[in-house]
Amino acid sequence: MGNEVSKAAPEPTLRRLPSYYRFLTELAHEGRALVSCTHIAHEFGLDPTQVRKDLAVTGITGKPKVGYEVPSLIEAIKQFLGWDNVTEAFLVGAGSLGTALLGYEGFKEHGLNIIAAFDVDEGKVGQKLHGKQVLPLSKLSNLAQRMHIHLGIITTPAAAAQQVADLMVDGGIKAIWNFAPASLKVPSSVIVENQQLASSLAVLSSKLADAVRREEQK
Amino acid sequence: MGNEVSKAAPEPTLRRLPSYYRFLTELAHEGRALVSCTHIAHEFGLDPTQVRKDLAVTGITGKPKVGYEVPSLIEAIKQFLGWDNVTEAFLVGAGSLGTALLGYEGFKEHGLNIIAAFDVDEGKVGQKLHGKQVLPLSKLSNLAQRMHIHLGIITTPAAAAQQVADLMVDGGIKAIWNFAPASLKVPSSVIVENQQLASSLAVLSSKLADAVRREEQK
DNA sequence: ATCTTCTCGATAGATATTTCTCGATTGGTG
DNA sequence: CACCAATCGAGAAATATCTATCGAGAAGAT
Repeated sequence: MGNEVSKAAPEPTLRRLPSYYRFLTELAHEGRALVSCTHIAHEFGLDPTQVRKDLAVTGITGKPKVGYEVPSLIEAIKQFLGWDNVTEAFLVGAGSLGTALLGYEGFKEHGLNIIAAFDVDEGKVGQKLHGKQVLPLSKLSNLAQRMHIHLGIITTPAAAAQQVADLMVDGGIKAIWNFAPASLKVPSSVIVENQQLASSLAVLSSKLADAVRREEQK
Repeated sequence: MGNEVSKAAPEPTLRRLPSYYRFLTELAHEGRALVSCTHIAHEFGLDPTQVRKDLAVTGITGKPKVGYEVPSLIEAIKQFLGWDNVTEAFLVGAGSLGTALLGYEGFKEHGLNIIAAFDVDEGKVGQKLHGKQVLPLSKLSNLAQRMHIHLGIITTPAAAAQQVADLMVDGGIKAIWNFAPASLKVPSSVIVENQQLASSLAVLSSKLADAVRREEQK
């Protein structure tokens, strides 16, 4: 039917781009103007062709023998990931993880601005955490709607996560970044990205267990 | 040459197993004795065959028409991921993220026990965070060696991460769970699992940007 | 000026992962 | 008991992702 505006990039590529981005900003600080795929690939232990393909999704193009212009690449990635204009977000769950996220300066660099936190705990409501107001959860939907907030971050215990997600959906939130170990049920129009610590840990545990096993066999 | 003892499972499978595990423990609490792949798949929006293959890596087998025994599955996943016996870990970087991890009760369930934290900040050293001692970074290598700690967790700022990784390697640590936005250089024998917030955010940002773009087109 | 080397971009090939298809097994139903 | 529906397990097919190959262009060396 309609003509594809921009086909989605493979998810593995999306996951690698931020690392390139960080590395490129470091290079820029060091004053480097050009960089080759080979160089980037070496930094991350990847195949140069892989890196070339990843960068290609941003539309940027390099020159043989010299490579890519660092500043152009940085801009291209930024724009591709939508980090060039700020997304405002609400965070729910002002526990230790929530507080850590509220205080993380790096998000600015990624176009993310958490503008307020919400919690059910009366003791936390009214406080300021890292300069951000903690509001009562009951106000979430209403405020999200009025302020046109599109992104919600859930850092509550698992038991509360679904209820919070429901409130977010009511408030018109379009995407949820979920740190709670729970699988959220939301309408299909709502995007959910789960940040599961346990998944990462599983990969590590499994590799470590393998390594130990191999060690013992020797 | 040698006969493969247990071929490694695909990484995507490893990443899904913890979710199944959590869901299964919930089912167990509700008193369910049996579960089918179809049921699990539906919970996570996956293909039933996918789930079946994932579960197959643990060696467990189900019965037609009835499905799998919930308790056996739980045990099998636990064992497969190495969550059945405790791994002791050191954490470096007693900032807000580090503190959050120190206080996370869920790790017990995953066979992870963070036994101490380290920091360079004199103000933090000597404190107890969630019942865990904060020690000076200078003691890391020595203690890791003496206590045979195999897992290190890095929650420092990016600038300090490489230096900490080096100390961990010196201390004989075999696996590093890295939360700092930095790519660590370690000997190939050392396992590194990067928990990059930015990667997850990139996937989300990109999907959200797409959704907004599609919205605007309508 | 020509050669060499590095690197890009495109295409093809290889590998990994997901999805589909099929026959077999089990439990329930008429 | 014969049939039906649900489910498993195994293998085939489809898709996605990664790696290798090749020709061409650009910079520097001889």
